[in-house]
Amino acid sequence: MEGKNLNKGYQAKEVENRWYSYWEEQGLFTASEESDGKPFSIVIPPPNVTGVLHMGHALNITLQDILCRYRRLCGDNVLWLPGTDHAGIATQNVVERQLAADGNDRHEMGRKRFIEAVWEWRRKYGSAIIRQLKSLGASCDWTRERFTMDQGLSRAVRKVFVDLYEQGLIYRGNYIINWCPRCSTALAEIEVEHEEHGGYLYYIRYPYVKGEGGPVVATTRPETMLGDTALAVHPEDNRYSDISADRVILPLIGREIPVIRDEYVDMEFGTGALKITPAHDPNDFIVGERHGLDRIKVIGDDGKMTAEAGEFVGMDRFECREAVVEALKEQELLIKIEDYTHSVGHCYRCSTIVEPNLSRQWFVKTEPLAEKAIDAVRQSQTRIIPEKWENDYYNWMENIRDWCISRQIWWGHQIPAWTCEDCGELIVSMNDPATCPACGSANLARDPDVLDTWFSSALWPFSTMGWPEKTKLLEIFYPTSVLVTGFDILFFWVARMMMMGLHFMGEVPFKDVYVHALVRDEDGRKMSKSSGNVIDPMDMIENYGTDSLRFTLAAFAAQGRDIKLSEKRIEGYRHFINKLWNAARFAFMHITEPHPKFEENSLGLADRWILSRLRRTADGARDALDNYHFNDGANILYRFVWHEFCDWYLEISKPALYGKVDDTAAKGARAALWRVLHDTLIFLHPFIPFVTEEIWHKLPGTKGSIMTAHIPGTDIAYQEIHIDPGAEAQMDLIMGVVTAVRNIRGEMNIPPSALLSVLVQSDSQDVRNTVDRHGDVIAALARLEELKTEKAGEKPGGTATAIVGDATVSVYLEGVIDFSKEIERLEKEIAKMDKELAGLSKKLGNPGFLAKAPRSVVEKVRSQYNEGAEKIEKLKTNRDRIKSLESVQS
RNA sequence: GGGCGGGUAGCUCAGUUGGGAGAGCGACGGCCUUACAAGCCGUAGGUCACAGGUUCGAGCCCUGUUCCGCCCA
Repeated sequence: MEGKNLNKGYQAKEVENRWYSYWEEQGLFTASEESDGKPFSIVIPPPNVTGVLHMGHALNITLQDILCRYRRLCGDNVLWLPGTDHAGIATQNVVERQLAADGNDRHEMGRKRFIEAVWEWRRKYGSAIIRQLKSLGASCDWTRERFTMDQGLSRAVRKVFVDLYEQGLIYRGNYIINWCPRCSTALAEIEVEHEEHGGYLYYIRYPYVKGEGGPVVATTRPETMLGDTALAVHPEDNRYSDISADRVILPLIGREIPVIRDEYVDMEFGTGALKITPAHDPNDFIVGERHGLDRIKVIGDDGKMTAEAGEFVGMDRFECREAVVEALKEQELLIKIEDYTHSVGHCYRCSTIVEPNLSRQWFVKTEPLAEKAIDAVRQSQTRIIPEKWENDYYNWMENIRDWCISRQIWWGHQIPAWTCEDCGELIVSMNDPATCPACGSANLARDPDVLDTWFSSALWPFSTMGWPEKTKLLEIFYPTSVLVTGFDILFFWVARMMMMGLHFMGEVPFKDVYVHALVRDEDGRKMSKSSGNVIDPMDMIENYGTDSLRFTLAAFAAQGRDIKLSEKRIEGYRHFINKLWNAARFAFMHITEPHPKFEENSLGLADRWILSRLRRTADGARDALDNYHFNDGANILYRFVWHEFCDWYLEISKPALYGKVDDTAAKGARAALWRVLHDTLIFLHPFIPFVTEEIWHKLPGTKGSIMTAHIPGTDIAYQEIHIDPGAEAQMDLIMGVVTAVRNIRGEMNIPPSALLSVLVQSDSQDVRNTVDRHGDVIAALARLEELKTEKAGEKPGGTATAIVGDATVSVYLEGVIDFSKEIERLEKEIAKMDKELAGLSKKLGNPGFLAKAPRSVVEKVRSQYNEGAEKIEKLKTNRDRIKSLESVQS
């Protein structure tokens, strides 16, 4: 008996170390290009190559792994395609910092050597996160691992760029973009995080060129005034309708600028007059374009003031703000300063305040792409789950702005564009051009910029499968079945994959998008290094085991709600793993032959009951997993294993298993035990792969990995297991009697060691038969020395009583009964029933209810009332009897 | 300012077309009963945020109020 070798407590670490490499060696994660199984595919949201695994990844990976393992057990041909992205800005920052520590600077090294250094860094550290994914148990197809900077993917990126350019969907131009002075690169709109800042609103007077005074404008960023090229008021603002002069003098600079009238101006805000800085504000840029205004750039890409800023040249932008305010004060042009809270943009990579800046960049014209992406969701070619995210998706897509894709860094896909230094021709090409097609010059300069990392990530679902080649992989697995991701990258990534997938593949990239929650700390705060509240998944794996962590995450992964995680919860679910382990340990003491055959007539009541419950659990678990209700699936299984299988079934079947009944009973119990454990392991495997694999290998009659098993419901054996309402009803009675006795024992302070005598009275022959036939079970569980049944009639004295269905359960407490305690107990029960009955009787006394409610509901309430009334009658009779006994005794 | 989500037991949360308020953890009481003390048995605890409305009937649908969180501008 192998079971004897199982440790008393489950040792997660020791077990987990063994199985992952076994699975990999057996090739169980590898998708097949020949299989006729139903394809099921997921592409992993590629973690940042500089990243370390955090709880968000752990959740994301766990959910994907649950789906993939579940689908494999269903017989599907599963491809879970893993990889990492090159994280342009983040990686460059990391490597630059490291070089700086050694006293090196990328500008001194030059581009080529720097890129080599990044590759070197990736070789050294880039696989850290992959190792962590593996320790989570992720069943990815590592033979197909991809990296966004790989040759194949780079080719896809280049082709997409060239195609979009030729189709007029990529253009280059001078616009206001968000500039991060620290990363010294442009950012897309979405890469800017807005935060409320306490600042000031400065009121500045712009004197008229002719005459006294001048309009006052309010601004939060006085330093940008140096680049003002107009002052704007609303055309209908009569405060300014009588302005005779149409020109004002820009203070500090002395430039004459026009007063323009534009409906963009908000009359309610400040003084109703607005300074216009086309080179440093996106809205001003548009106004400026409308009025043909100059664009004067006063803040440089390094965050310092340019020569256009006059005396302020070379100053840092924030220093300059102070200096401008001082200078205005001196000239008495600063009217007042008010406290003002406004939102300020920060770089999502380094948190530096971004600068809206005029700059020449490459853009994707998103509108035509977005239209198709919107339609695809509207027509349910892609479902977003939970559905509420669809609104956010539409909202973002409908208000999408052109996507700035060029970045002024070195690490990434360099833009395949060249400018002829002789004739100025712009060349965009799949192959590096040698000469200018316009003038034949060989004097070509390649655009130094690289593409936004998200540009390559947007192609991930098809570039990873070999596009632009027509591969078998694409044919089988595209569109992917589902994308599992957090909502934080819904726009960054999901929306863009939708656009690119539809445009280049003509098909959506995924049929479902499952958007999961954010993992927060136990107080609901975002986990962050700075607040010191991160729970490191690797620590949790070390301390509690991977299965515990996974099960915890799954059990809390309710749709649409964030997960508040604490170490205590993980510790709690470790108990479940241990419980399962010990149940298996027990089972192995009794299961000695492989796959005991079912013989319907050898099955006892408890066997039929647990199989019936198994069937319900199986149906529930399948339904939950089919619909991304991970928490339901986990909880259904948890409850079944612990509270039905362990708490009741194992206890009930002990006499049979220990051979205290007869051979038939033992045989039936062994068959049921084997089947329940076998099926439960399969259902639990997607959630807790390690412990289930370990137990599986010890379970007689199994071959190979549990990963190759078939989930019950897809094979014939499942038909053996059916819902048995009769068995469930009988077990309800038996469990009711046991619970009633235990309750009395507890409330009356009778030690568990004391054996009791019980009388069950009922007018129902069925009830008496059931109790008689399973008296040994009841006696064992309730610790009885005697159990009798009889027709309802005179109640014996000196007993404590409880009502179970239509039966009265009397526990003999001759001599030891505490009358007042028993009366108190019954009164409590009566009060509880009274409350319940009151509600029911109110319903039945309502003519509207009787007339309008469905008949089935009325019938249900009526029978509930009758049962309740009967029960309360019995309780009262018993109470009165005890009362009279009490008075006799005293 | 616009949009979305949430407020259910001490804590964390389920509650899927409106029909007798649930779980886990914690608390309390009792148990070393031969798989498991990482365990077993039992008990207590809720005006379902507040105010209206629809309905025979509302935790669930509608309106308003309030508090918290998120996204967008």
